[in-house]
Amino acid sequence: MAPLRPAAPRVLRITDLSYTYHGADRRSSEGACVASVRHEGPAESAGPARPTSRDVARRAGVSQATVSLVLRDKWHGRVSPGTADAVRAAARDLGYRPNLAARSLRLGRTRTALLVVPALTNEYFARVHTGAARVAAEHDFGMVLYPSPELAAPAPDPFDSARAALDGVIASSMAVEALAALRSGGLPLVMLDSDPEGSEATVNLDIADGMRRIVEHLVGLGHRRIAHVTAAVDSWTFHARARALSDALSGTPAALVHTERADLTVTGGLHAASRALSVTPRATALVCDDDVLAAGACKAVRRLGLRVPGDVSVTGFDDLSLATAVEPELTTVRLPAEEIGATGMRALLAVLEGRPPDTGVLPVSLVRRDSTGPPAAFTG
Amino acid sequence: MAPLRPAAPRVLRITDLSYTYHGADRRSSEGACVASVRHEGPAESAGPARPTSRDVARRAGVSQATVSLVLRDKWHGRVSPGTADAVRAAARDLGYRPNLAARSLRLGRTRTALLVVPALTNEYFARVHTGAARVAAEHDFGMVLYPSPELAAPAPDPFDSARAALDGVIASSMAVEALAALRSGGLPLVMLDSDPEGSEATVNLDIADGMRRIVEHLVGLGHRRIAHVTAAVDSWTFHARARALSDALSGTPAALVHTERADLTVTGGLHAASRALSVTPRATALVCDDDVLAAGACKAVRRLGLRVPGDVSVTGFDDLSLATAVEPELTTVRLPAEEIGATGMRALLAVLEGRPPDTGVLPVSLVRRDSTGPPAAFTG
DNA sequence: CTGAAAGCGCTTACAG
DNA sequence: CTGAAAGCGCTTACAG
Repeated sequence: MAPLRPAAPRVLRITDLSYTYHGADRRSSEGACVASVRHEGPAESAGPARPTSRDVARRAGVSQATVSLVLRDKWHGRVSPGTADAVRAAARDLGYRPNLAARSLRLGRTRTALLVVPALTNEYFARVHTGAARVAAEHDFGMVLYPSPELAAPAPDPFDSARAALDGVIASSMAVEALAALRSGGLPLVMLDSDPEGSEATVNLDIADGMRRIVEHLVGLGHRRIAHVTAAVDSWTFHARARALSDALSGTPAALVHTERADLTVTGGLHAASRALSVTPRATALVCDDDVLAAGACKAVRRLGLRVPGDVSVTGFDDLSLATAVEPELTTVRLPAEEIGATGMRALLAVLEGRPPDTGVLPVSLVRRDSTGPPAAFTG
Repeated sequence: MAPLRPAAPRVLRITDLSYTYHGADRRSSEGACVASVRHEGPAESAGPARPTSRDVARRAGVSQATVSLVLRDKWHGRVSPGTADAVRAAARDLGYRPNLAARSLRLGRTRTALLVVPALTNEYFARVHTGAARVAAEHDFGMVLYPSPELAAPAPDPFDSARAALDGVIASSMAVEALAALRSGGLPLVMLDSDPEGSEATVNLDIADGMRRIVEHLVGLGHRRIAHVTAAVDSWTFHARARALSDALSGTPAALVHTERADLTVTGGLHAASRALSVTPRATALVCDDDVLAAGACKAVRRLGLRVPGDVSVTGFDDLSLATAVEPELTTVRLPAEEIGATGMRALLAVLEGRPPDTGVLPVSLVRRDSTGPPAAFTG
């Protein structure tokens, strides 16, 4: 690890640190010391303790219950408008924020959902998060993210790690072995892009249709020998891609001539594609499980002195921004990532309200770009 | 929005839904109904209520306080080993998990930190998260992520959105206007890659040194006319990059001949680089604020019928996986993303414990690849 | 229209 | 070695 160049340490203001301390031995300080200081004068605003609804009540001259009623907007017909205004003014003056731990404890729910994704390094999951968080916000829900460090790692425990109190969980594209840990949480669970047999509520992408469209496209261009670069990741979505590809090829004049597993990185794609292209007779098209693998595959083609798509066509999956960052731009399957996140959050809300979740399969589309073309020998 | 193809809705098991209900009117059900059922027999295991420490105590035949002592591992010398074993067995049998909201309320802290990042779409932040979460886990801290939806959006309120109770906040590369919202939370705050004047505790990257190395490299290759493709993002790190570039160029034979602002996307980089290259006399090297911009810049060069690096050299910043996904692979500055995350979390832990945080500046390094070379006309 | 009280589930001094 | 009790800050029936 590189050495740290020290900079002059900064002194923290006591107000910044105070939050830390007031919990440690709150019992003594709160009851005996701080509370009394607070009553004695200006220490109130400079004091270390975070204001509670009691403080707001005291300042507004009302009971603590009235503060709660007003701030939760349940005061109409129960508290006079003048009193309500006084409470809001006091809360504003003190910078009051309700203690969410206390609220959660009282209510038994938190209006917070956890999104579990295999890794943050993929733009796809960032988009899933965006869609889910948008719907969550529309329903006054918070959204917390747990990146399960490694798909291959021993089953993680998101309920220990993301310590937030949670109402429910959305998990996307998890490894098979991670599912048990998720289920053990006992929370309502919605799975995205996962085995529909394995879970109560699932929102999926039409992976099979995506592969079918790729095959149609390649076969239509004249390709007859196709190799598959699969992601060496043990999750349903990649198993589904492999199955869908071989299903889609049956009944066409084209054949799957080789399959090669790859680490889900550019380098992984490069190595796997190199191996796949060393098989003779050589495939004229490489179907890759992911845009990242496709980017690596394109590099492999060039390192062999061949061209994309002149000698070898390459297809991706996902339509990440990477697909248009490389040249040639990738022909790929666009996954509606934001939409699956949004639909997943809606399904979770339904489960939480006791309604049947609107699970289903979201359509995908083929994006034709420049990494595919007719095979060199093809005269059709 | 594309239509949803409906799938057969699945019926959820009651045990999955139960968690939802037990909070809504827990008072009546818990006190009157469920608790009594629980005592009457097998309803205990099938019952909807999540077990509490009281349930564990009842099963183990001890007081509720003893359960807490044992499970928090504070029982040595206070509880007999046999009793401790009985408590652990009972907890296991019931699948007991402590209610974190209650624990947080009681302790006044949560051992949870919030990481605020401008966007999830960037691999850099994923790596920062990885580093921070690793250190957090080593100290039995949880880590929760809040992607501030848009750098340019009205100041977000992470404390409303990430509803978890939090002990502190780490914020990376935030827009200037987002800082006020962060500070208003009143929580201990560590800033990463941010203005050291603007915050109490800051961990930074040696951005200036990175730019200096790029300039040395380019000037050494013979470049004399350099253009800068800046990210149109109002955050300290990009202001720092601009300042560092012009500082580094002064005193060299090279000049900054043009600056062009770009949206932080491949397309943004492409457009900005096109504009920059239309200025005459043309720059022989494009210094880009980010690898994503550099990828776009390379495309722009080729669209003008020029080659990288033969006619125009291009440099990036960050060393994302994108840097080696494109061809030619990018010469760029590698930022120790995981390390800044880890150092930031260590600084936050220090603040929380009242120690002076180990803030500082982390070194960066230049990675020479294939997107830079001597300028065409150079005969040095 | 307003207040006093109960209780969510936990942790920890304190008393035995 | 073990238990009874207080209290974290909040929400919501309930009584006036």
